[in-house]
Amino acid sequence: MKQARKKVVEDLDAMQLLETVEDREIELPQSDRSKTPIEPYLADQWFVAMSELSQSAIDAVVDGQVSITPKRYERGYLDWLGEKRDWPVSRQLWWGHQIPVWTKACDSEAEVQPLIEAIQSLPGFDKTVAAIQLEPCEEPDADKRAKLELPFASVHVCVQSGCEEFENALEGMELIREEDVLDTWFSSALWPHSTLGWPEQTPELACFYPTSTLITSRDIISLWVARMVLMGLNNCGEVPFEKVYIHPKIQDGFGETMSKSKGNGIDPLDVIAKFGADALRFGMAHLCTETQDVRLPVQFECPHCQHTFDQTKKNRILPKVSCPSCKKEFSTQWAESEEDKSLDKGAVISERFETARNFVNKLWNASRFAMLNLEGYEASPISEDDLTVEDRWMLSRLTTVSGNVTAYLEDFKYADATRELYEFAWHQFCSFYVEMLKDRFADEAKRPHAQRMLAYSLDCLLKLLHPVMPFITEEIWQNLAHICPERGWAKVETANRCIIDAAWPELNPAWRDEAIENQFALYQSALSDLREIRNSQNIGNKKKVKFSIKCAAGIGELLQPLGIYFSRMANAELVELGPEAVAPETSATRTTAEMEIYVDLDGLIDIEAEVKRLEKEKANLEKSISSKQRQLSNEKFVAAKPDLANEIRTSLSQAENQLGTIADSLQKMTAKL
RNA sequence: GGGCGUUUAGCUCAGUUGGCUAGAGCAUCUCGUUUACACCGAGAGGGUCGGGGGUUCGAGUCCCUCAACGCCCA
Repeated sequence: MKQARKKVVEDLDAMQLLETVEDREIELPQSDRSKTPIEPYLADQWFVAMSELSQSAIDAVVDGQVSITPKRYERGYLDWLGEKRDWPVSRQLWWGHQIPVWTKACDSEAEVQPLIEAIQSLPGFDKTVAAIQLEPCEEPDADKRAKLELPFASVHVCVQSGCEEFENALEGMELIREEDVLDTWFSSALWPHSTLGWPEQTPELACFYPTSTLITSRDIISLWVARMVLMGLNNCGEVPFEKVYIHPKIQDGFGETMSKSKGNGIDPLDVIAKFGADALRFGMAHLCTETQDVRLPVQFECPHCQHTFDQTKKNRILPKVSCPSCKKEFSTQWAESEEDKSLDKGAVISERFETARNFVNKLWNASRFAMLNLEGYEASPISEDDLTVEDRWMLSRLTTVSGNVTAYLEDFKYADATRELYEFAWHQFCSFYVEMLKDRFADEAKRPHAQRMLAYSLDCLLKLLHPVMPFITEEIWQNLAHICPERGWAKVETANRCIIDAAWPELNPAWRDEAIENQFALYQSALSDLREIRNSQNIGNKKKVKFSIKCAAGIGELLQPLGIYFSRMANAELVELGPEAVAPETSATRTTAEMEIYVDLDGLIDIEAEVKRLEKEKANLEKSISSKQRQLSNEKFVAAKPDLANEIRTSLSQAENQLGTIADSLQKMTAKL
């Protein structure tokens, strides 16, 4: 081709048609494998007529037989099919389905009809076995045809697969099979039914066709999804799947699509080796939002010292890289020379899977703790009256979370499902419920009840997590079965041997209790204030503190049953609770909408720190108050949204009360400076 | 050129029908190893929500416009 180019220029020059030769930058596509320019080549091609086929696939989506999620991708699908362009299916490759067309050229009109008749009279000929097409030559002038060695016409016979005798007979008549193979997407379009044995009517085809959901990438919606739909309708009379979910595409840290040729890809096996298969799966699900692109910055991991460092556009194409930390060299996927290949290979990983790995580890440890404390477990139902506040809270949370997660998974909202589970498992189940159970385990009388509730809630959590982290949940589940094969609180049931067989949790909506969740939130906010005081006053955890909560009588009653847990969670003793509570002489003060918290700091207090903290809190409250006042002074707002205005009015008066308390404390503190 | 999408904390991302002081993970800083977990616990700091304009009592959210980036199609 290079020589041909020169020759063309020479010929043009010889014919005095060449004006000038100059360098130009052009876009020249190159073959990924051979790294040589891709040259256009004119050749006869087979096309599939698309008018009816396209329409059938359009109708399938418009009628709702096939739904596409997210919905915005429907438009591209419909627009593309709407053009109804015929489909060029010939490919000049060695691999693929060879096009089942046999051809013979006829030099004159007289040869055509006898040939067709001879084919039709072959044994076994039938319209379901073969279709004949006559292709007249485009050149009408016989002399020119002769000069160009073109035939008068060609007779093509397309043969049904499996008719070998007929094929042999055609070849006996000097018909020659087309050497080209079908477009890879033509073959791929057959996948939903051909893998199940089609065209045979197999039991597998009857059972699994059509399937429920196809999950794929947006760049092959027209190439593959549309083709599967129309091919399925044509070959089987039914759509191949009811739902299509288009997932986001992962790009590298520079916003570029990952690809082999760029060298910015990531090998899932490397991720699994470093973080585990569950971390990979959970991490991927966590990335799977409604957007269409997700960035995943990647790092090299030095095989010598395990140091990780960012992959750059420069180093990602090198056959060997030297570690910036230990200075030793390691090989990459590009290593070709024996010398490079003999170096240890550096893995390409992403730190973004660390969160998931840590979470898997957290679940493992929490489960280990649970199993250590389930020794002597005996299954038995628990009366609803015996449930504690924290039990009811956990049941309410489990009900809410399992409902949400179920809905998320059904809507393909994998990121929402994993986020909810992460937050619940880590910051509610582990940080609160399990912590509170520790006190109950220490009390022989409360222990059996606590064990039953723990076994039940862990059971439920594992099932919810199983789709996004299948391996560890299965491992924990089967270990748990040795200790507590029967689980449940309202009703005791024998657990399935494997979690993969276990039924998806369906909790009674009646266990959802907003009042209990609000009650628990009061405890949590008091607790976080206590901890904040500890930190800002620089009081070590080992030092026990006493504190009081001043609040309305009703709030006090709600907090009372949880009061004992301040000791375990913040090493703090609640000495007074209710409207009568008063601030000790030397104390740190925090306020929430519902309560005032006073931590007795006699001999411990850092006045400057407390003043600083109170001033900051005062400023925040003032900002909040003025914003609320601004809203309430807006007559149009109050008229338009009276309910919302009332809410703001309530929170304004709470904020004003808080401000009063803070201002008093600040005055006292400042006096001591 | 047409279409789809993105732009929110140092990084990667959430943010429902417009409404209380815009959230999370990682990173940073402080403190902490009381036996589930340092791949941990407690806390803190950090954001003129890409620029400009508009609608509205009120805009990260709705509309227009400009810019940058990504992908598909031509």
